[in-house]
Amino acid sequence: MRIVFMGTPDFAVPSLEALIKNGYHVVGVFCQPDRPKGRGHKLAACPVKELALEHNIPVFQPERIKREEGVQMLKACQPDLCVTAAFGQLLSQEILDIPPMGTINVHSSLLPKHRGSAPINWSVIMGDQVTGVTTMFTDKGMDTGDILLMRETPIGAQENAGELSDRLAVMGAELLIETIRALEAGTLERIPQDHDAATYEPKMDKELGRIDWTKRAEEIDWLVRGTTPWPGAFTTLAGEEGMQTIKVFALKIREGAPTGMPGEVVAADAKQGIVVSCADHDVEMLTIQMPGAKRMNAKDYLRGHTMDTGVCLGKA
RNA sequence: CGCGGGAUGGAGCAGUCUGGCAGCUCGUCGGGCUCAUAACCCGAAGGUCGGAGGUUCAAAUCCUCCUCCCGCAA
Repeated sequence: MRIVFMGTPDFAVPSLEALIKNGYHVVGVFCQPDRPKGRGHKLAACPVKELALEHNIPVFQPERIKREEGVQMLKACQPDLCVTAAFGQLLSQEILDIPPMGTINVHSSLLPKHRGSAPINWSVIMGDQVTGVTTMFTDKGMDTGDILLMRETPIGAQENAGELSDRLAVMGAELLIETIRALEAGTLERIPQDHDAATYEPKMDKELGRIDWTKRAEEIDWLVRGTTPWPGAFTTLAGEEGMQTIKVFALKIREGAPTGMPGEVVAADAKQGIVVSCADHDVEMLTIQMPGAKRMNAKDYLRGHTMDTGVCLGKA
């Protein structure tokens, strides 16, 4: 069976690895074109491309797979089956019609919940207790195809989106292999999605990480964990040298009622850490990052810096 | 060549402009005080100042190159 794999970021890597390790014949890998990335705007290969090159699998990076160029590339691979995992491009019906066995997608949520490109982030941000991975036959819509297999996992109380993504990527890879085996055995059932129960959320955006201190501590914690490590949660601090952005990577909710106004810094010293009030509790910022500095414990930051108490975060 | 900040005992920083004893807040170890303590007092250990070269009587500090980290932007 000739398989073409389509995926781009870290999440897709275990799936491609699993196909290779289980002896499936991956005849081609499609991923997003190299983009100028990072400091210096150097062109960087995505994780999937790097893995494919290690295994001498041909890599295709069409700007738009839907265009003639991409269609020709895929046809030339003569795939029996296509597998996608966080590819980053929508597939057209013309593309979907190429592999005779169809196109299977690994999606990192329990469909039909959290359709869209950032299901892992959103499941944490919305405070879900349980999430999981789903394999499905891809159709023309956005994560609307028939469900094949599904596996659940609880979201840890301290777990952030990055950690959850790593776990789901491995689970997704295992589920993908199960799905293909069932497909080969002819035991696979297609379960249409309940479209009325579907939810869809947009892709991650930097502004989404802005902390609203008038919200409840729990909601703020979800936001912090759901946006870590990217795009990251942040708040702002008005200082003499203008507005500083403080990125927040981990919070601890304190017992009891808030001791200040929402956003107010009620304590900032090396003993207590940086403590901020929100709607229903005080929260301690455990891990922060100031502009130009590296990520560090808030208490460590305060050994070499000072922060005034009484100031209000997030205010212009 | 996108713009910018940074690297100094274990942690976080000051010192660099204007070259001249390695400093601060902590941590660690030892001792003391205390009913007790994450509190307080006394003492100690711990540094190739990111790397290489250069200038100088003298370099963390000035010049050149290199490595690594981070913010913006993507």
